[in-house]
Amino acid sequence: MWFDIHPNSPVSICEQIVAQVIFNVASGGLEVGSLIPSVRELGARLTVHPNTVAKAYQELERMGVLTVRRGRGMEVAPDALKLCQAERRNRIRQRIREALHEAISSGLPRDEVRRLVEEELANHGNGRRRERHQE
Amino acid sequence: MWFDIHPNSPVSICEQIVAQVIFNVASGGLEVGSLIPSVRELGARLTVHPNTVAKAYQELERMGVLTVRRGRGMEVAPDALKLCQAERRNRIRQRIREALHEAISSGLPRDEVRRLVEEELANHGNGRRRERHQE
Amino acid sequence: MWFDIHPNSPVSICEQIVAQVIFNVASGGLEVGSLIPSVRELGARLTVHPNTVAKAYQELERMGVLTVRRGRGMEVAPDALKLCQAERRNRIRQRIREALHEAISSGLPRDEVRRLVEEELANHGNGRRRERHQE
Amino acid sequence: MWFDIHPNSPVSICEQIVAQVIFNVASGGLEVGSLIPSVRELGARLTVHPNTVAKAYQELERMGVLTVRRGRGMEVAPDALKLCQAERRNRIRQRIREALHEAISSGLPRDEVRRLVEEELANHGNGRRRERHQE
DNA sequence: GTGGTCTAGACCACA
DNA sequence: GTGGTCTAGACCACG
Repeated sequence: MWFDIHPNSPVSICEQIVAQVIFNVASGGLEVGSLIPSVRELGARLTVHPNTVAKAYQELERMGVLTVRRGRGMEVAPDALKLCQAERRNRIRQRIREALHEAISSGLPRDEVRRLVEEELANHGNGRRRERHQE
Repeated sequence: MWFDIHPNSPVSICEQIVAQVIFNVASGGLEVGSLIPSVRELGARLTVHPNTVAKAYQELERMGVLTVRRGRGMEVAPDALKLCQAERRNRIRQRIREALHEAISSGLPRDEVRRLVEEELANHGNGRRRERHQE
Repeated sequence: MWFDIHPNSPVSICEQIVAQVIFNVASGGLEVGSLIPSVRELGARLTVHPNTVAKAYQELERMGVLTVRRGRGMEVAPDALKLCQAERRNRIRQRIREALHEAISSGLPRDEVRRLVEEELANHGNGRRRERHQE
Repeated sequence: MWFDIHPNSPVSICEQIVAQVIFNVASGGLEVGSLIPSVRELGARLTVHPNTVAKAYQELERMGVLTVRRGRGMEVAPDALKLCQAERRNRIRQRIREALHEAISSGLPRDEVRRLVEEELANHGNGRRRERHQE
């Protein structure tokens, strides 16, 4: 399980936690049925307020990704893998769609947009960053 | 000059106005030296409070995109074209970079990411009309 | 008669005109009894809205610096010289007082303040700028 | 931490707050890393609307003087001390420069200007308590 | 008419 | 509790 939190990002810490849990489940870093860290533990690890973690967990429970195991904590729900893979795909697609839409509607020439995309795609391909999970 | 405001977007109305003025200047829809709509007029057109427009205009003035013509209004600054084209490029690149970074670091296989990009790039090129960001 | 207007100064154009007329009278650049330029003429010369000039003239009339000569325009009032010399002195003193007060109350060490004052006084002394009027 | 707000000054309340925070940081009255009063608290203390304080804080954040601690408040940024000392110096110098420039270009004899400066400098040094800017 | 500022009060997300 | 944003409406100086 792996987290990368940016406290000053425009996207809230809560949302970042939600997304990263989904991504971790989708990529197998968090297995179905496994207990996830407690609110306090994760809060301490990320130096984030426990309430914020709790809120993220609630959201994930609402989505069906997590389920409460009374007295033990929360675990990844039985059908979370499928769910998270779909959700991950949707989120990524949505983000890409928005970025490209903004790019095109900004008036930037279409081939310029494609060039930027290729550049960034190349940057992310050549070891600029090593990911921890592979599907 | 063309505006497309999404009141329920996570990005604030004020920031949307800022971005769209920049894009309009960059693409020539707003010419250097021309007066831009008054805060009241644009507010009415976008059904947004004039104060919100004023805040956006002030940010644009700080950036050097607009200059005040006391008692007359605000106009596009002399060197705004260059400025806005650079700014537009940076913003678009940043958005694309973030989307791709998130995509890759989510664990989604690299070729899957590329496939999504190609799909969306194609959609935005041919026929398919504008997407709503989110509403 | 000599004017130096800064359109983007925080102090309004109107106030700048008022001050500069006072300074011109005080230093003899504008003689008692002489007609001053018309609102339209000065407005054109300074590329300033005639209304702005008119407002400044009204203020000066209220102060007793200018008097209306019906059908001919406005002229420098009989006792304007004394008035303007006193007013100039007060304004300058006030400005200096405010600047020094701000400097001291900002917590900047007193000798540091004096050093800054000496520096600027020296700069203004050594031909950095040639003034047009001498009393 | 010490504030002195003049509601009827020509310089806006917001700008006064900005300047005084800078001065407080520069003189050590506000320490790096410490939380500053919340917008509501400072607003109440200065009998100013919280929005006005918030606007000042945002400007300070843009300058790099303050940083947001999400959900907790705002604190003095790590490198704010250096920043504010430089900024204070620049502001004071600028004010002094402007006052002296106006004095000289008003046609007031140079030694008269110096006399006024010496007078005020003496006043601010010995005994005489704080002047009201203008009210 | 223009922008600039302020007050007032509301709602939101975050901790 | 914190700041961020928005609406609403007021007043001001300027042109």
